[in-house]
Amino acid sequence: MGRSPCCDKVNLKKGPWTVEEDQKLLAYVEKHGHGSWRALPAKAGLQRCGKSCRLRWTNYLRPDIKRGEFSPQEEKTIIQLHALLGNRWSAIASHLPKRTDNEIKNYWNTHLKKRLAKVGIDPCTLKATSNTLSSADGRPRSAANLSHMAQWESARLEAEARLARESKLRAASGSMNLQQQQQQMRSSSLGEPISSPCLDVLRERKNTPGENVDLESPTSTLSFPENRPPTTESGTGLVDGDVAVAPASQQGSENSEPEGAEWRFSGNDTTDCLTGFSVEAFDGEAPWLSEPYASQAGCSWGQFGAGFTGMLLGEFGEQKTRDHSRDSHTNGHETCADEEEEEGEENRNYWNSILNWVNSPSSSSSPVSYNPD
DNA sequence: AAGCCACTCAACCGCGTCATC
DNA sequence: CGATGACGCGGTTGAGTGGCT
Repeated sequence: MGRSPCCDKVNLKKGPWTVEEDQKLLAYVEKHGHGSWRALPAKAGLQRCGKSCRLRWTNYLRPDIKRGEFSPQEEKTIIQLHALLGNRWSAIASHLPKRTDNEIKNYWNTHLKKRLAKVGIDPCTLKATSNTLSSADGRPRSAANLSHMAQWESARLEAEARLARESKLRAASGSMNLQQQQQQMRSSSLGEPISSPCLDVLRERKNTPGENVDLESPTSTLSFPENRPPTTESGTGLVDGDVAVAPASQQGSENSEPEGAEWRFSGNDTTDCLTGFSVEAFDGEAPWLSEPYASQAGCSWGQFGAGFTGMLLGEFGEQKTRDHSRDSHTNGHETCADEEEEEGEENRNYWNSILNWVNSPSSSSSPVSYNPD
């Protein structure tokens, strides 16, 4: 329905972007904002389709992108969120504010998935596919107990996005017409500072000491400094106004829970602000979208929403020092077998710790239990 | 030095969804 | 209310690159 003809049109360039094209796109977006992606290429003097421009911008040229190796914390975040959300890369990326969905997707497919498989974990279910892994208490691995968490988090993400849009609309309604408001929503959903110094991206790259500036690279591969100020406040990627939301069924999703159903938190972890919080059946507006419920839960409005994700991303036990699979081959005295065994052991410990966390009673005995009436 | 192979990741493709007419 | 346009998302592709023989 309504598919755009895109690059099938004649005279539209495809393939790697040149530096000149990057500069044109950056200059245009900095000056005018992207506006309609469809119309942008002509206005910016680019022989590209709008789709290609949008992709280049969102995945590469945006100034608020962090590039380079993923940190252990980021890896954990990806693994945990993937266990909950599956291949919803944009949702996962929303928790890693300086990473793009494309980058995360690539990293998962080329690194994390393989490493999981290598140590005997099914990347999709986080179940052990062999006896390579065992939990501390010997309980069988199961991803089933993630289902409620997944439902919960999924619904929360949807409501997050919706509320963000609505609040922006409300804030802007005084001074903008609808078209302008929508435009702003689109821009803000990309996290793009309209008036940001986009061209500095290229300049910074050029001026970075020690950077191998190869602007002639056929793919116009630019790397950006990693120390830009974050656009959101925490490592979770959650921002002020984060909220907890209803079960997916009550957000109008495809899930069909019985009406009047009740979600109840049953976790015992007192560090989690969701603990002991009970959401009763409701009519009309979802009550958990209102601040009193956050108060009832004994936490601030910001904490309230961030609680679950915070639990996901912040309460994880031991820190993995680093994935040594990429940098462990430095000791020439060790035999390959020794190295592999050591590496395998570290990997097993790493994944064991993740699975232990995922399946531990305090975290995964579902912060939300479902009581259909 | 040359050929082969595996890996990475930027970019493309096609579909779904939403807004507008 | 259906048709159309535009955008976003996830899956896939293929050029570039480095390691090995």
